[in-house]
Amino acid sequence: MARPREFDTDAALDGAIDVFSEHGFEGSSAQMLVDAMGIGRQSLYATFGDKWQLYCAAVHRYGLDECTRHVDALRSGARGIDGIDAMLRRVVETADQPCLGVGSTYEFGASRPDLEKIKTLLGKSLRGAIMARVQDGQREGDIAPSLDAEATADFLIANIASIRVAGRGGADRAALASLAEMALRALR
Amino acid sequence: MARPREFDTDAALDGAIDVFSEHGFEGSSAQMLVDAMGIGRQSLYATFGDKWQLYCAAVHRYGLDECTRHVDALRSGARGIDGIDAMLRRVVETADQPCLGVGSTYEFGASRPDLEKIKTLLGKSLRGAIMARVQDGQREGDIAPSLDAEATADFLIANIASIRVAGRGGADRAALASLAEMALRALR
DNA sequence: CTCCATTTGGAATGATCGTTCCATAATTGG
DNA sequence: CCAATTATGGAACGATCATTCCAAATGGAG
Repeated sequence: MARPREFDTDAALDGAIDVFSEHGFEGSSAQMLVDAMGIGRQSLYATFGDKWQLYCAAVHRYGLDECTRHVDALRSGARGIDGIDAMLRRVVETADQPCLGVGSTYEFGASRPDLEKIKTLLGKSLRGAIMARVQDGQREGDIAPSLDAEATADFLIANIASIRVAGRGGADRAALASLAEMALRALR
Repeated sequence: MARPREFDTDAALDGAIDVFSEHGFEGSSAQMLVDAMGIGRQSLYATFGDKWQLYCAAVHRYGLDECTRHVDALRSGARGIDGIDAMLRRVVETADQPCLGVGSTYEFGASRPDLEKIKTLLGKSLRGAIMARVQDGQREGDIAPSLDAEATADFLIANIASIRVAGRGGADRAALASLAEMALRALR
């Protein structure tokens, strides 16, 4: 076997995630993508197929990473409510970066089966992790026992999206922190 | 004066709003626009200038209309909390239609001065109307007096966006209604 | 050093983009 | 009926799109 240095597929995907997050699928050209990915055009098509498959790969990987970070934050707190608070705080701190999840959801709605498959898969996993912490919080007396854990998890996921939309619109960190605080209020 | 039947500018804008809402700016072609607007290509450029100006006009008019509907709903309830509830209920009922406000925010962030001008203008007006009802609710004992009215208004606006993102992602009406109910919970 | 798998980017392709030109159709006041 | 005005849509333009072809460069294995 002999070949030149193989490019880093993961690093390339990171570049694609940046471009797609900032400009959406339709707003990202192949040239913008190869520039940000640091690979040649030929490698892009050989490795990922076409622009749409690259987009799906980027959404998939972004979703996996983001899900991991949410879950890590959730588990970082001793009490359930602390984990949830940590998760929201991290979202506030990173809300200046556009979210490919929200972006792809709003650009394509529920019209692309490729994306739906990715999102239902990751959505289930994140919702489950949040639900577990909500139930912890209920057991620990920090969250109202009358709340339905699944509905509460969905509310928190929706408020993560809302913080990111607000951040994308230019809201400053104090305003975003206030949104997170108000969302937490609904759990008590 | 002699001319063929002049086309309905407002109806044409409605068509443009539909297309831009569903496909975004980059995803909407001039052909899709003239088809949905029911006018000729030449009329589009003569009346609106170019695609970007048409987009701004669509965002502006959509924002004005949407703001009016929010405020009407806000005023429809006797108590402040009833108005806020009515506003959220209307959002839930219409969340199957994509929102051009959220769409333009997420497609362009805060990078387009044209859009920023429209959004700060309409945002201020809507926030003011919501704040007034929040203060009503506080006076009437339905909303916690400790809450900052402006932060509460921002929270409600953010949750309107979150309901629409969830709706765009395919959530059913019951799930959306649950999001609205949880948002209201944060006010008590 | 040689070979060969692999990456690369310029050039080409055909499609579509936004936009403009222009000839035609339509409508109404005179 | 005529004239004036406006809307229309096909054709054309140059730019850019996604994608493919291909020749040149790369660098480790033998």
